[in-house]
Amino acid sequence: MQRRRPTIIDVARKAGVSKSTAGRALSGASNVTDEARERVLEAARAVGYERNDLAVGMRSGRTGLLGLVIPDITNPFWAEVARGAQDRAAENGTSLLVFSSDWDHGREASHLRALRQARVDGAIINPVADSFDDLDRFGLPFVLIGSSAERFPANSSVGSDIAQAVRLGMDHLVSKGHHAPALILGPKSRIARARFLRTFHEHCVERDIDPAALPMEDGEYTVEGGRTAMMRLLARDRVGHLAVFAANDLMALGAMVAVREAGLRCPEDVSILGFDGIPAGAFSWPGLTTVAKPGREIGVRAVDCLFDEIAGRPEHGRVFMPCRLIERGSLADLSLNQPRRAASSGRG
Amino acid sequence: MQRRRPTIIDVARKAGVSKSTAGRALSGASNVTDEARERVLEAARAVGYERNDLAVGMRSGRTGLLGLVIPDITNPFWAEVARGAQDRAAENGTSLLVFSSDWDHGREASHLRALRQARVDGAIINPVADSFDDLDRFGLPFVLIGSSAERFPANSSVGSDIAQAVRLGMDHLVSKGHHAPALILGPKSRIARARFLRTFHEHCVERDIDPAALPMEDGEYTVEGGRTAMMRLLARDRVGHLAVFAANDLMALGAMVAVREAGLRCPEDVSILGFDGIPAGAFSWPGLTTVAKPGREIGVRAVDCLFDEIAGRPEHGRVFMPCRLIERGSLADLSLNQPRRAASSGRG
DNA sequence: TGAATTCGTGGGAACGTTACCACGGAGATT
DNA sequence: AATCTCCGTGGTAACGTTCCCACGAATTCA
Repeated sequence: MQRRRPTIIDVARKAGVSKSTAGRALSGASNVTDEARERVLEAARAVGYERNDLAVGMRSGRTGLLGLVIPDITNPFWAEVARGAQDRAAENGTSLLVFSSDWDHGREASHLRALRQARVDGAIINPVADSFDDLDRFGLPFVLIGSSAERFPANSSVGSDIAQAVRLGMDHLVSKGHHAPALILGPKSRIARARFLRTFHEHCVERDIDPAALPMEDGEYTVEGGRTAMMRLLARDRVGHLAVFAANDLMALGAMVAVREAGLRCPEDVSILGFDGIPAGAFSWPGLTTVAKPGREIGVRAVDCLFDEIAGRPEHGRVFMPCRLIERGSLADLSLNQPRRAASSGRG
Repeated sequence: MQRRRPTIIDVARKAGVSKSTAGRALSGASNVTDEARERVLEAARAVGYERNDLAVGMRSGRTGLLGLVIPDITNPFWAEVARGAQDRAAENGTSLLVFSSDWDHGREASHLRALRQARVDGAIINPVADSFDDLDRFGLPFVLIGSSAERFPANSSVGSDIAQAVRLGMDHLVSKGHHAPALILGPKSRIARARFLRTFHEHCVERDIDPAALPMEDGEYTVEGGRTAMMRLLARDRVGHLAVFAANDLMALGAMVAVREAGLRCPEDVSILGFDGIPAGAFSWPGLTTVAKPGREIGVRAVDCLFDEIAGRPEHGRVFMPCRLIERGSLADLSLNQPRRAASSGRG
């Protein structure tokens, strides 16, 4: 039923040339007569030839496959990254093997092994914290995404420009009259948290704000994590309007839920600033004002870097993509009022 | 620098057996002495052997690769499907090549070609409408996801049970006192729309509702599509509370935005029921009541079906996964009041 | 005009694995 | 005791492509 698929030999026979010439013509090499090339291409079309990537990979060592190992494709930010990477890969005739590690060491290790066995040309990886020994032994070209790049100075990495992002967020908070925002951060173990916090402190110092005096709560990078963190924040003593800078949009949305559950209103009583730029932030009420990471662009650039890495070209080093502020309405504008309590500023 | 990767021959030499025996031991064949197998496995561990999937695929015809072609990995529903598929694939030692077609014929065709060239064992596909000729010529085992299955009676397909989903939605609407809901549907060209509408009509007939009398608007399956459709609905003449059944959560969220922009309230003035179950629906205000498709399970089952299809086992035919209702608060409960106008029922 | 160079072409090897066949020895059957 | 069967093993071919080398013809150079 399923007839044997035509090979390059079938094409060569039909075109009346050797398989070497056929191969050269099909791979676009230069040293072939125009006439011969034309005949080969015509023959290939006639028999319905399609190159066997396995055989190519076998012989040439290039499979045209790239690996992508991210925490969870279900997270909108990572989906954007995957999308950007996939599009760029497709432009260059390569395909993407996608894996979700779920922040699990074992799973990540087994994904990396699968990538090696598939003989991918390289991989884009957001590693699970502390599992760097697996990466040390990876043995293939790779590009990192995210904050763990510091651990691999010899490798390219692409991430968002956290410093610029925090500046953007702080500037916006200050311009709206919020001079002492509280923080909702991720788990202590994560490198991203340390990075965010460090940059935040620097910006505080620049603005003569004492970071030690600011309220701060931890939580998982989830809606529930943000919700409980916000509950703890609300339970603290405070006066007047509360502004919160969350390290992640999901946490920000969870915080918004907590505000509502506490019988308070956002942004009238509590202002919330997120970080990521996930689409869901546009549908919350009020819309979530957030610092958006360019997920798709990160994916695109990561693939570019990976190609360079594979080709052995001078490494890009660390690439930081600029973030942008999306203003939607979860921040009250206190700059017009006395610094006592916000009125109904509503949608920004 | 990069030493040659050890092959099965290196393992065989180290273990003092032929490569045939080594191959049998490593692939878990039965006809090998326990002692020989032990020696081979030990040798493999010692030299750090990792099977070359390319060579395996070359010789055996099995690559351990599956393709997944969906409209857009960025859409949360499809991300769930991809996640389920990827997890199940990994359980069986296979990897997933992921492609987004963006509802574009050309892109889909080129993705299908890439899958053939990669010699994937099979593919899971949600085809772009009307591009069935590409699928006819695909030439590899595949399983369909979604509504276009009717066009391929010979192939397995996995989808959500639209009939059950619409029943669920209608039952809920009726139980809350909404006996004549308006509809927001997708573009006319889509098969999914026809399917939804047909089932909806059947349920109307069962309940002595005249479907022709119900307001109905079209739009793209996006937030903006839902928003404009809702604006058109609101512009129509109507009396009392308006209930809307949207064919897609993004449209439902867009409709919610339109309601707010019109100065009306949800659910007090307008009730909205969605369809998909995307996470963003949990963060809107009010939370979106919706009929949730089991995206992840669909992905899992699709992989199972695909394995059967590849193995040539009796086909599953069409698999319909049950949906479930998620009640969040975008529907007013009119059943307690007179059927005139809703009071403030708030969160259901 | 003879030698050197270039160019297009073809043949063979190689990539790493599994499928297939043949062989020898041990145990079972007649 | 002779034959048959089964099992473990090893050697070889094959999968489809690209790489390498060699060959002849055409072209260029001295």
